[in-house]
Amino acid sequence: MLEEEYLDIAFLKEMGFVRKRCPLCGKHFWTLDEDREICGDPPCDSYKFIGNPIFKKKFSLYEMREFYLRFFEKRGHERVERYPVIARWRDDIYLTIASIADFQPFVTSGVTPPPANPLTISQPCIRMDDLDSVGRTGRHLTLFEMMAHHAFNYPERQIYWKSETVEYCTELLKELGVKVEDVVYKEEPWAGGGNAGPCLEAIVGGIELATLVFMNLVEDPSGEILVKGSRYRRMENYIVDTGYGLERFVWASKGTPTVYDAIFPDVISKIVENSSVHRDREVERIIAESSKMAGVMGELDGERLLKLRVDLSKKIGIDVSELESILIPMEKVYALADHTRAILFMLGDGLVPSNAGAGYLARLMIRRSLRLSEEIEFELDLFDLVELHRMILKEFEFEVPLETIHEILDLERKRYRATIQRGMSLVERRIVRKRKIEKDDLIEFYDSHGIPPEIVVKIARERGLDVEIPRDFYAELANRHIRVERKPEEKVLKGSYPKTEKLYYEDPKLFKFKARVLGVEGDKVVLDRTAFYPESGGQDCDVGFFVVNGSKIVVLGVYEEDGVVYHVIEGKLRVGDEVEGFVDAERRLRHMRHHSATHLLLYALRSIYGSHVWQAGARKEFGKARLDVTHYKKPSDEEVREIERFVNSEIFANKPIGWEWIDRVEAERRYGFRLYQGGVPPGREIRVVRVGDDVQACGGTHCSSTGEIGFFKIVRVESIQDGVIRFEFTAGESALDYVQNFEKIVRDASSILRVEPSKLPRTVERFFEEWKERGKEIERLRKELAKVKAERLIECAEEFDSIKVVADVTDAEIQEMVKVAEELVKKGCVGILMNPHGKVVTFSGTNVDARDLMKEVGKRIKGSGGGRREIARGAGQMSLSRDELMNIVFEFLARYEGNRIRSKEG
RNA sequence: GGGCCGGUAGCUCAGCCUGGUAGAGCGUCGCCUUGGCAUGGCGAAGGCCUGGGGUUCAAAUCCCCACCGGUCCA
Repeated sequence: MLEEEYLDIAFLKEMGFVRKRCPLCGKHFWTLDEDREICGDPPCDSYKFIGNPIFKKKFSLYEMREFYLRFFEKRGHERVERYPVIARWRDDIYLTIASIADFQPFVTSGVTPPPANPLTISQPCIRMDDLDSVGRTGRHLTLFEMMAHHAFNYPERQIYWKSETVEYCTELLKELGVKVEDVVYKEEPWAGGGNAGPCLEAIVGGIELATLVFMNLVEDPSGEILVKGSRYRRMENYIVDTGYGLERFVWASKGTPTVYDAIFPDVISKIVENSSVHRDREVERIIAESSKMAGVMGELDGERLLKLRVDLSKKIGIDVSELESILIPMEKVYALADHTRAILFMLGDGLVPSNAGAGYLARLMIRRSLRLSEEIEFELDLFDLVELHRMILKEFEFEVPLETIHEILDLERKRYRATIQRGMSLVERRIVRKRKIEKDDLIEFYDSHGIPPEIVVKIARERGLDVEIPRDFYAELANRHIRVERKPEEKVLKGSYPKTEKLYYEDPKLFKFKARVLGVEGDKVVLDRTAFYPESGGQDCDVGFFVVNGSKIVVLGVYEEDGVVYHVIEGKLRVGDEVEGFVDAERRLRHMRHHSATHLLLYALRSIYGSHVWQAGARKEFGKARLDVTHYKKPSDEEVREIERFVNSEIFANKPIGWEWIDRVEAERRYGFRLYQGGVPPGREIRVVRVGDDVQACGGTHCSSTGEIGFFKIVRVESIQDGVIRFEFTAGESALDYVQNFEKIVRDASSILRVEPSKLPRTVERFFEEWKERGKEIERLRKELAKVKAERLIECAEEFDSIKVVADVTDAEIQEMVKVAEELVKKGCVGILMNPHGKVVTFSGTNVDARDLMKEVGKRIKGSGGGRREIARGAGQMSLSRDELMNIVFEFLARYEGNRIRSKEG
């Protein structure tokens, strides 16, 4: 279906490119070289450029990037600044994985115009998918820059399409000194992120330098075009989505053994110099060979890695284990250099490490790096490398300063150490108890306790246990994390309606309005316009009532779906009815105060702590509100007071609150992505709310000045997960309610104790101590009492075959009876104690089992019980007299005739 | 967002599977040994067994819920 898409590319025809079919992989490709038979793309061909650069000069990262961007600027493209590596404008991915990710979903779907058209950008991207290949293949990086030029074409306005794109690419390569005959364009359908389209890969010297995607399809289960197993249909707009790997370009220009040597040689040297890794010319030669061989392989999973090692050892003529002892340390050096660069971007762009969510990705990178450092005995801190990367990439701007990154890395190192420490003692205990470590143990240690299997094996070997890491360890692990499909949300409204006019946007203090009923679905009503605020942005919905023809209809809740607001009502309305709406003003005003206060709180936190603080969730209710933010440590009590002072001083300053609709491109240019604390709204224009000095894209209702918030009080601060702090707070009358309620609690408590509130803590502490003391005293007395009781009971004991038999009915707790029984056991007695509630204790200081005696009692009182040989407890539904109990014991003992009953009394 | 593990003395943990008396080591305190110290010996204090509900005659122990912590995966 996509096949013919490649046939109408004018540029290829004009230049005389011929379409051939690779006999090895069966794929089609275009070339000017008439003798060429194979496509040139690994695995069909191998790297030609190592030791033999394919460009006419060497480029640094900076030079190459500038060369590229200028090339496209000269050809009518506008340069666009890079986006953060954390994709905060998207809810489907955490990290920016491609330049086109910057423009999904709203630009690619046509809802929002692009920031420029056509544009060029060099976008740092992070891909964690093939983390295991990083360092090993010589070409994989977790962070790389995708240089790109994009053109967004619409039915009414075409910028350019396939032919121009291929022409640009060819020209660029030509300017870099590549002969056109050496360029191969391979056909390879592309799909990703809900879109698809034909694609040409530009291959030179055996390496894929660029991917030219012509995105013109969108995923649709009922579509007719099948790409890589999913169904697609044509889009109205069509997009040129290219990707040129900056690091690969630099590598190709230098021809070094690996891409790492090309892009951060200083970092590699620094690691090698401060670690136990050995590097010389011979090592470099082997790495170059490994890199070439890895070039023809895809990702290096277990099997393929083994094959690579075996093949390489044959070629070089040393055995595999020796080869590995040379290669593996250098691979770790490369990986560490790569990871610390990714860490710089992650933390620099404001990601806070966490045990859940996006932050986990940062922690994962940091922990891997710490582990690598240990393995190669790297003597410096990760931060030293991050700092070095920062110097190399000086042209970049980061939101978060190096000092904060330093602090975060220190904290993370401490946490990691603690985990490993905890883990090691756990492993040691397991070894002591089980004397072996199995696959399940290894998986549990890693999955539940974060201890890598390598460390477990090391400890086990030190203890003389031989443990192997099973080959399928990570596969097994993956099996235990079976993914759950997210089910699509169901639509509530069946009919289709025009978007509701939202009166609260323009006047948040409009509480009375007239409107017409457009639709009624059960208890849900759609109007043409409304002042009722639907539940959104974490703000609870309004309530109130409608008046229609003089009768009142209660509005219980208000919600929104695709721009259509619907009201849940108690009563009946008909389409066409004219209604008058009345919003519960007190409730709304509370929401508004809480909402404006939320903005101020976030502003305070970003001012005090820095730009790594991002909103991670928010909720505004009638009585309280809460804001979750990313931050790496829990604020101290003093810090919380400082935050309260900050917010309240913003309130006392009575700064204006206002909003305007701004073109989104303009808004982003002016304020940056910090606008999108609460998520990214769709549309060409966005509503920008200014609360004092804070600016955010927000659709909520606000006060008209900060003074209206009145008073702000933090109620609770907790860490809901590592790296995310939750602030619960109140504002305005809710804050007053809170303070008054608090005061009442203190007053009530102190009046019970009859002390002043200020004496409360000391008094409570004293009471608690005394209470515990009394408990102990009672315990002592009970013991004493039990002894006395036991003695008294022995005095009136009866004898069976010289064994003392005791029975008693007494109003005592079961614990007390047990204590007495303990004493009687010591004296070699047998018997039963019972209280009027049917609780029973049987005991035996002989070789007779008290539990058997309990069974006899149980039969008589419809009860049951059990315990130890000496003492059993139980209960039944009736109470017996002392004589009856005595009879039970005698009858019971009588059945033992033949077996001698011996007293155990010493 | 989901899975898994854990919460018992000041600290590190055992006990939980298989319900019936709450334990060890370290630390603290006291006494003994010593010229003094390190140490060694004897002894003591120290527990809402995270909270709530359920099952049971009986729950640290079994079940459910909540809270807190850890960890892996997205």
